Amino acid sequence: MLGIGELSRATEVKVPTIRYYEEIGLLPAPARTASNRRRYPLEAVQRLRFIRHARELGFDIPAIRALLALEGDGEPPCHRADAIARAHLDQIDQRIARLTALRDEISQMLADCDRACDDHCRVLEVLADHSHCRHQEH
Amino acid sequence: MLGIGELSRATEVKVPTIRYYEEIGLLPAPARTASNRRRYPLEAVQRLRFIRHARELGFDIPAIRALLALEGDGEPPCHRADAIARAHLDQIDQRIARLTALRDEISQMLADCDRACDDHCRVLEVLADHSHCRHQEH
DNA sequence: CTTGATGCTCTAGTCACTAGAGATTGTAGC
DNA sequence: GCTACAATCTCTAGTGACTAGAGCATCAAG
Repeated sequence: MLGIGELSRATEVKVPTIRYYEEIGLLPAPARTASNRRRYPLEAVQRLRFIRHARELGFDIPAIRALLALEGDGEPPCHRADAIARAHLDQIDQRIARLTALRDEISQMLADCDRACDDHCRVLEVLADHSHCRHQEH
Repeated sequence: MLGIGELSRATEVKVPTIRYYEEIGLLPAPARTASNRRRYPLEAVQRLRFIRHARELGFDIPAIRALLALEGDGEPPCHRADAIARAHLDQIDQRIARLTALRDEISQMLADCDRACDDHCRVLEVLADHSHCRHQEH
């Protein structure tokens, strides 16, 4: 059995975050000692590591809830876990594409600025007028 | 002069967002009509477009505040604007690198899952154990 | 037996909005 | 002038995923 601080060190999840996960029902409320302190079984380490790792991978909490629900429901969970992860992958690809477009635009803006700096500031100008740039849609 | 709705349509910034920008001092409080409605001068369109575009590029509000402060302070603003944009570019590069690493990991996880699905679910396993994966650090 | 670390609950703050209530005002058609 | 109804006003509260802090109780070590 572990105290919340030990669990925190074992999983690298901060103590208030553990309590927060309990509050939103992501982590089951553990037993308490006579003095009202949380005592976690060893399995809590696994579950919390799972949550932490999924969060690091950018899964949001509803998605993690769905993944956790797949464990121990009898059916082979692979297909549904796969679908959740695949949807997440699509989102990440979109975010990378968007960020790459922004990167190019800002980098272009800075290059323009180097050439035009003496005259007038390109950075402010480009930011002021959307039509100066190559990126489309939010 | 424009009403808030017209300003909203001209800039594609939603009405409550315009009021929010006023509240946090990003957009100066405009004159009011006798019946207390906001009347914006035409310059507000420029300023709000600037803000919107910078937000789309991922600048946060303190950064935008800094950029706006550069306008009209007499000094050639290029160098400071350049520094702000350049720092921002670094951040974007880091975000792209992180997302790309996550993408690769999830994609690898899914590929493993395809091969091992009949035995046991790789997706859940990889998520449960950080050591299964290639990505390092948060 | 005291000290300092750890734990508890509770409230409020973060960021950049978004949503909604409930009231008033402006505009168009009749 | 009357009636809809769209636009606007202020105000409060909610979002996601925590984080920070107050103020108290309890535990382990010296």
